[in-house]
Amino acid sequence: MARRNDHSREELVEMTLNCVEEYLNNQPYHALSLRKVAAQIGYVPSTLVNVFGSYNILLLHVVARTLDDLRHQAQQKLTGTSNCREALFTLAHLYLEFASKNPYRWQLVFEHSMKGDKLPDWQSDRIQSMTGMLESLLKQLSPAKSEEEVVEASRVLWAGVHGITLLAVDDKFFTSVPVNGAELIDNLLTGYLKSWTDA
Amino acid sequence: MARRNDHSREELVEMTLNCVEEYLNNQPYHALSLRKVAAQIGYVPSTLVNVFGSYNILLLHVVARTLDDLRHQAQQKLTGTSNCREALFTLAHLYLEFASKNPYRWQLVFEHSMKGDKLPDWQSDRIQSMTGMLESLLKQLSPAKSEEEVVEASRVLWAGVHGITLLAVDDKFFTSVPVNGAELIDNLLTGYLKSWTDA
DNA sequence: ACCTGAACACCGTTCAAGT
DNA sequence: ACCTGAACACCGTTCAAGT
Repeated sequence: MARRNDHSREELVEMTLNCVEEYLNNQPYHALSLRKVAAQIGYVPSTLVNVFGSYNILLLHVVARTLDDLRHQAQQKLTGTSNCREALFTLAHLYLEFASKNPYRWQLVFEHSMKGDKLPDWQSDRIQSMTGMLESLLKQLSPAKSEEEVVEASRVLWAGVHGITLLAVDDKFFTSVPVNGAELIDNLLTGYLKSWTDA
Repeated sequence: MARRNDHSREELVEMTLNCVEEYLNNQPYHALSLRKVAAQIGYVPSTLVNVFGSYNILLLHVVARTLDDLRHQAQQKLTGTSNCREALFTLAHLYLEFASKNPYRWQLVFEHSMKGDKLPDWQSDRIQSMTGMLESLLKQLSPAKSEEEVVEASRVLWAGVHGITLLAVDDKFFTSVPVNGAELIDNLLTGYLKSWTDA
């Protein structure tokens, strides 16, 4: 059993989060437990509670890193793109692709719940920065629209892409033939954006 | 402790499902457990395992009843509606309303997972019958479209409405101002259907 | 002061022992 | 034959006892 001086607090955090992320590459988070993580990194459960506050907060940090990862990929993909419409499609497809490649980390993001406790600011800020990206693209696409219209459209699109992603990744369409999520996304964006830019 | 002759198997099933549904009126399903349900109806956990097969299958029956409930409400609302477009709006709003009124039963429907086991036929049939309703309405709205186009559009719309519902009910938009889900649904349907009927 | 082993109050499932 | 009490192998959290 590792002792206090073996690793600094920062090292412990890093080891833990890496361990969970690695685990989530192969197993859903339902199958994970605080005790398993602790055992994996050679510590005792109470150590992790001591470091993170609770198992739930530990998971919230994993969620945060996942969102950082996605945002980072989004920013990389968008640099150099000047066509707004194209950027929206790219973004939506990245969303689906990211979720498909990391299904278990993704499920954690949206099934994790604060169970009544308030979401920490450092987490809501992360989400704001992502929806902001979407709003700014829509605004550029139709500069005449009001702020309110932009916000509403961005929510509709996000929810739509999110819904397609969720149902495709979790296979909740319950269809016999597998669903082509990318095609559905193109269909949604094409259809919705047509009336967005026309009006 | 109740004994075998106190209730028939059918009565046990009924008592159990009613008990869970009542519980889900006030508490999320994460807070529920097989042991609590058993205690509530005056039986021992192993009795319920014996009756249902497992806790997970017990929950699947609750999911089934929730879907039946929703379909029943949908059929009631749609009788007498001859306008397809209106029917689609009605259906979408019912979806949101149902989820808002029964958030915990709703969460159970979409967070419940078979964990690798195949979904029983009696469950996939239930879902087919609901998506079928949507497809038939879209078909009537644009009879010239191919079967494939109808299926695709119905999936896009379902995913969109589902996404809005999920994010609104779970409050996952993470906005300071509360989201008006009904408005977003109108926005989505209006925008998407415009290009669906125009083309 | 800081960390953690052991205890606590749970959980779903199993299956031998009872009727 | 059918049902279930008791046991099993877990779970997250607490906190007194140790360093």
